[in-house]
Amino acid sequence: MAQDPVETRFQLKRDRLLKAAADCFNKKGYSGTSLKDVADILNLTDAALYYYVRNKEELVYLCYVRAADVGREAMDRAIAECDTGLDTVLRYLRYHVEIMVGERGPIAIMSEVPSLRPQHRDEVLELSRKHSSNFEDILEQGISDGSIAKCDVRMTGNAIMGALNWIPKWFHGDAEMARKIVDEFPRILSNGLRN
Amino acid sequence: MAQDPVETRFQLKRDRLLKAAADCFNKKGYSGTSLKDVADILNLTDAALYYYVRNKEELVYLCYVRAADVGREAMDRAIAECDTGLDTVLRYLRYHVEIMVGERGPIAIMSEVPSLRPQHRDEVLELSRKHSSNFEDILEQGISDGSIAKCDVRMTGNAIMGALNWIPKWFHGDAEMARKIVDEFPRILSNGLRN
DNA sequence: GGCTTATTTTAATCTTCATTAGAATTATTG
DNA sequence: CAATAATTCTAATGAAGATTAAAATAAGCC
Repeated sequence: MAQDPVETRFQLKRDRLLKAAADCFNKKGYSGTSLKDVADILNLTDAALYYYVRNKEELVYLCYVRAADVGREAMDRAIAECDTGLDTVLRYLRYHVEIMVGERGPIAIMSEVPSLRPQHRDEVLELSRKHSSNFEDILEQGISDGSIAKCDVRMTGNAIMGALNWIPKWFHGDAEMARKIVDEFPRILSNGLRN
Repeated sequence: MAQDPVETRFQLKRDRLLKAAADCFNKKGYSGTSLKDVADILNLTDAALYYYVRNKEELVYLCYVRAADVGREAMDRAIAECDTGLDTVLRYLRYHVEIMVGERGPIAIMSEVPSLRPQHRDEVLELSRKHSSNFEDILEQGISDGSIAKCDVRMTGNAIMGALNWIPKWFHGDAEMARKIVDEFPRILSNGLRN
């Protein structure tokens, strides 16, 4: 039977590595996870990981780039499919949450950006800044088109992103809970608490 | 002039140590901050910190206990002063945010709970679990008294706590911004985005 | 001023992992 | 099957930084 070309097999394995690492970082904290912990999940020795990444710093960096990709992808899809600002926000949230709690997850919480090497740190920060900025643009658009109530888009963006970014802290792969998150998060943030 | 008793002077200095540590952890990440970094802020050597804490693990632990205290205090005050569930939630949020961005801050983000020693970890997790549970009770109460719309209190609690816990990630001591957070956060979470 | 306690420093030491080099194994391809 | 490339392992090495012990300084007290 035909095998995958070497190139993609490498990519696939590396992606599994990144997911294993993200899972460890989220569950055990950064300082609490050694390369051996990550390697154990993949049934490899710690040394074998160096075939896929240059060093631990790069492993973290790649986890964060992956996290940023996921966010961007969710946002792009939402923008392409929706008209009003509110709809876009809600669908973006839904997509982003779906990815985080689904097959593509877990996504690493960006807790250790400051300890990346300067070049990687700047790159990740730039991705993150751009994402926030895009999100604020959507909020602005919603205010313009009347779908979203007047608000400080900076603060609102920070609040919503915080709620989103915190999910991996308390969600650990329960399908029932995953459904609830996807259902409730957009609703809560759209309607607020008030009756 | 009369000096403070030794006991309290020690407490005060240790509290300054905890704040310095929290600041470092939030800004540089856990793995990115050495004891020397913390000591530098206090104009001490790293070794001197061992006069105040048994080791780095205990330093982190105490930061987290302090964070839990702050949350509990804000909640207790809110409960004592408010009638409806909604009012209690909003005032709690306000108090908690005020403390985080004010003199008592910064408060350490709980990113490294899993790497605490089992006893400390369990204790911190228990505090955190209890706080969440209390918050959910307030939400339930709000639903009962009609001030809060029906919702999944678990998810809603997680969402709001996430937004709150994430604040130290992006707020770094700007007074103008501090005011905005205190003003906007309760409003956003109370009314939602919808116009 | 001397005595005692509190605080901080200096100068090692010790540990934990990340990292590397090179050998061994497994897969792929002609 | 032979040859080459792709993966993984074993066994050191190394470095950062936490920790310790003992000495030095500073503060409070009789």
